[in-house]
Amino acid sequence: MAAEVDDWHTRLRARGYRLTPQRQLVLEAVARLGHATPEAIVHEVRQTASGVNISTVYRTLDLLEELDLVSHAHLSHGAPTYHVTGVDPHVHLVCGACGAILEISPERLAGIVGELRAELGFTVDMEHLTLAGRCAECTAAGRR
Amino acid sequence: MAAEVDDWHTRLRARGYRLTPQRQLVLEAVARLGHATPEAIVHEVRQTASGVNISTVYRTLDLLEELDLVSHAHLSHGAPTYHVTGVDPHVHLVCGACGAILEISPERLAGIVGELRAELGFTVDMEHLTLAGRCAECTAAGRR
DNA sequence: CTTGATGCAAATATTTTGCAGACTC
DNA sequence: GAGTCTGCAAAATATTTGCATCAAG
Repeated sequence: MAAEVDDWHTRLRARGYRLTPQRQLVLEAVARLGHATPEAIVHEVRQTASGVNISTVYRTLDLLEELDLVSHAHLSHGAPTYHVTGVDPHVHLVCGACGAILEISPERLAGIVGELRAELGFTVDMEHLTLAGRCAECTAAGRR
Repeated sequence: MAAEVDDWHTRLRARGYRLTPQRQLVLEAVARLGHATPEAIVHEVRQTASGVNISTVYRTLDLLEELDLVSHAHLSHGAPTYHVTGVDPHVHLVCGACGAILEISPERLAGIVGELRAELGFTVDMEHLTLAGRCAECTAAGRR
């Protein structure tokens, strides 16, 4: 863990960026929350540092994403949710009728993902992937 | 085609909804444009009927989606794009670096989609599906 | 004529930006 | 000290809603 921390501090500086309390807090909040919207993240961060502004959170999430430390996915129609890249990777199945969220292993998509890379050179971003649809219950109930 | 038209007019009325010029124009605009944002749709509709309001377009798209006449997908971070359901079905591959959009046949995902239905009862909405990632060129160039 | 639909304006929700002062290195 | 970051306020973007009026059936 210490090595990883050093690593991102180093990469940050290597690009001319600075290490600030806000950046550390945002990354920690994302790690702690698992999946969270910018709104939820700023709320979590404010538990520790009440003055942090939402615009700083947006700017920081962009930065952390650029450094590949966090990724985002669109689980609902509203705000995106951010998560730490590479930790417990999974693909989301979101039910558009009841909002239920299931998770599956990215490996289940390895076949098609590999084909697309081999044939088209296209690399699918698994961290970003969300499959919308209907869960078993809502399918059975005929919900739309 | 005539039969299809009758069909949606009938289904509309069966639910207590009314057939209005705006609703017909929006559906025609979506069909004509292929993929379009609400903004682009209202622009297209106004070529014929200049007074149509954007809020009517939003309300109409929701309605047409409820009737399964149109679907939407999120190709970029901004506004969603609407298309006519079932016409030339395809899945989008969107490059997050350069914005390129490729299309593949939904059948290429038939395997995993079938598994998810069989095992979890989850029905993937192929019309909504977008695979984000990096196109061949951007992957080669190491773009993020 | 009854009730749903539309246009308009205002309210929401989300994200971005300009800028002066604060802080990292 | 130089130059990056942050907080704040305002702007920009995307979507929704209340309501008076209009129009489909």
